[in-house]
Amino acid sequence: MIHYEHVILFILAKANQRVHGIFKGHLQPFGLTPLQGLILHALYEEDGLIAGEIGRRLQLDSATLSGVLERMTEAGWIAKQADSDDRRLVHINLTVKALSLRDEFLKKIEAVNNAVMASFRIEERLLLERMLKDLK
Amino acid sequence: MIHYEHVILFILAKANQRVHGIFKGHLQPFGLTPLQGLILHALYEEDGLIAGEIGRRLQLDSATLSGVLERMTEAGWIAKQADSDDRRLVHINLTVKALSLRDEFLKKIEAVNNAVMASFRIEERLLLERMLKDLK
DNA sequence: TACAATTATCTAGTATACTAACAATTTTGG
DNA sequence: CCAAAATTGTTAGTATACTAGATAATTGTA
Repeated sequence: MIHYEHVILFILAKANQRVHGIFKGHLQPFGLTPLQGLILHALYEEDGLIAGEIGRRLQLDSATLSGVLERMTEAGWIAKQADSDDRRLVHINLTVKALSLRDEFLKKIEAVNNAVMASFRIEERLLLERMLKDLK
Repeated sequence: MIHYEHVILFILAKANQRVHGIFKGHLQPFGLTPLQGLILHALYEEDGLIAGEIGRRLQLDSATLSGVLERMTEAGWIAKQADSDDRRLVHINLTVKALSLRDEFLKKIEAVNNAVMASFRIEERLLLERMLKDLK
């Protein structure tokens, strides 16, 4: 019979736990949680996204997103603005605070990512990425 | 600058989300959550473990473990028993219900694991396991 | 136009996971 | 021997993540 240490559920959950914890530690000085960091990252790539579009790109449940966006608004990273044509839509805009920390944030993310992936060469990193996407 | 799609935090979290969801679906008929399944799995390998030892083996926080063990007790999978020598210790014993479902459970876990890993050969599975353990 | 179907977002409730603080017990060191 | 330290486990509070369902706005159709 298979041992729990070799069940992908376990292996993956623990790897995720570790990596999440590492990013958590490095994002704490910004006052950001890892998920908030990812949302910020997506908005740095394209400001003013609709809430639902952020959810699609980051594969986030709408229920999860609501709470995170609310906390990021309170923390002064983003501001919500209703769309003038379709008032169901909520645009998420970066604040001046967020824009001023853009370079520092992106540099930090890249550094942490490199640290976590330090033991792998470029080809191995791509292989890992491909394998993780093939899990389903 | 790095894109969020290539940040290991994102890739790993989404792979974990998918695999967690798959196991969740297949364990639902048992009335088990994925984490409860892992704890049960560990107890099938060694019954009567101390709560703290389960936490060490599964790398679980004691706070997380307390709640899960309480729910598993309520659901009739386990029973707690204080150690007679050291009353701080709590032994976790499997119930008759748990023992009677052992084979069915383990067979299901192995099948789901194989399904999730279906696109990989044995060497690739070992490689993925090694890479995930090297993330730190 | 009226009304049903669709879409976008949010709320409520449950389950991990963490930090911090606490209670109970046992061990240790003077 | 006994006070301080260490260990085990629990509780409280916060942040994802899911399901289910509610709400509000828009679109499609008869």
